[in-house]
Amino acid sequence: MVSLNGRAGGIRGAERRQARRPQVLPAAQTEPSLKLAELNDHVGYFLRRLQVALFKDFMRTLAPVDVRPAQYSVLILIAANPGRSQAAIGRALGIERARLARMLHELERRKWIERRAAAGDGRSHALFLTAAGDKALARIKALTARHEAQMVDLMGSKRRMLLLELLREFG
Amino acid sequence: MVSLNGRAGGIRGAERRQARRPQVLPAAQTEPSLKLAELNDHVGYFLRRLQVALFKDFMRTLAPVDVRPAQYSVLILIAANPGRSQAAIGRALGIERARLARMLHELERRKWIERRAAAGDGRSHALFLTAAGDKALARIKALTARHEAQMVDLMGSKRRMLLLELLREFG
DNA sequence: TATTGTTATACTCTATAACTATA
DNA sequence: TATAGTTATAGAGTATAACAATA
Repeated sequence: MVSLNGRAGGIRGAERRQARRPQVLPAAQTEPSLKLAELNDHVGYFLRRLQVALFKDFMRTLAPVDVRPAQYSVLILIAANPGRSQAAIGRALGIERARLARMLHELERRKWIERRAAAGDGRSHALFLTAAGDKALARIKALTARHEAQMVDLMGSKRRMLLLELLREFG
Repeated sequence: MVSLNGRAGGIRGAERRQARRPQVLPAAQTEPSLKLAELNDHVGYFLRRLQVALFKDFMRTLAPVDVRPAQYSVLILIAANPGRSQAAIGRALGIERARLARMLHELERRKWIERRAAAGDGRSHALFLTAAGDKALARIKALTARHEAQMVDLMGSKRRMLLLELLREFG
């Protein structure tokens, strides 16, 4: 179960409980609830809050395999586009090449990927998943499926699709 | 003008140009375009891409006053809720108290806020904007209005509202 | 000259722990 | 004991610059 502010029960569950709670406690006890004021009109504010909550759930769910969102996206892209260069992967994901170089070192250390000399261009490395990487990715995908199930739990299947389709237009 | 991948012209502008562009160039020249594969089904992936793009635009637009998103949210909350404690502000925004303490030092150094001993509780500080802080915030708000105008430019007014309303349900 | 990959540095942000002073 | 605020440290992530090898 996922929640935005550490509350259990998801959005709808929390609303239900709040509606049921008698409004007799003094304000100081009920958690005073500050005015968000202008923040209410900023897409970026709510986008950030939700993004942080989702990444936290992702990291919590993927903790058994110790994989973070950026690493996951790199593994998926290498698996789906074998043989591409670091530059290509980095560009596609918006990861800076210096950062990607270090991340690939780490993935290489774990024996999940390998860099081979590229055929045509002596400068670039062709990236591949190893057999171990392929196996690890299967386990990782099982966990990300659980993460997405928790997203459905948090927002409801219909709202999740609506949000996904809306966001995809900008990605 | 804002864009997600450094392209100029916004989403709709880019689409228009792409539709006009003749499809005769070799794939290697056109920017190969990798498969996103499973990433296409993750809300978090697109959420993150958009959030990073929005924050970049925010920082670019607010650069003249050197204010970052988190600082802005703190200033807005202090202005709308004068006299509240650091703990209350931090809880409302999901900012860890250690981090908030340092951020408030910086805002105090710039003479935008002040901490007074709280009335009832000897442990906590009541936060207020100074007159200079109030004046600075007016200028800051003018720049955030420009930022939001750029958001409208990026996504269209209707889509921005739809996204805002959808996200607010989770904030 | 530009690009690919690498290393290094600085800065922001997050997560903790430890500490004080109050409650 | 718990809370409010502070300081310090370690780890990600981001932004740059500089460099060697290659195009």
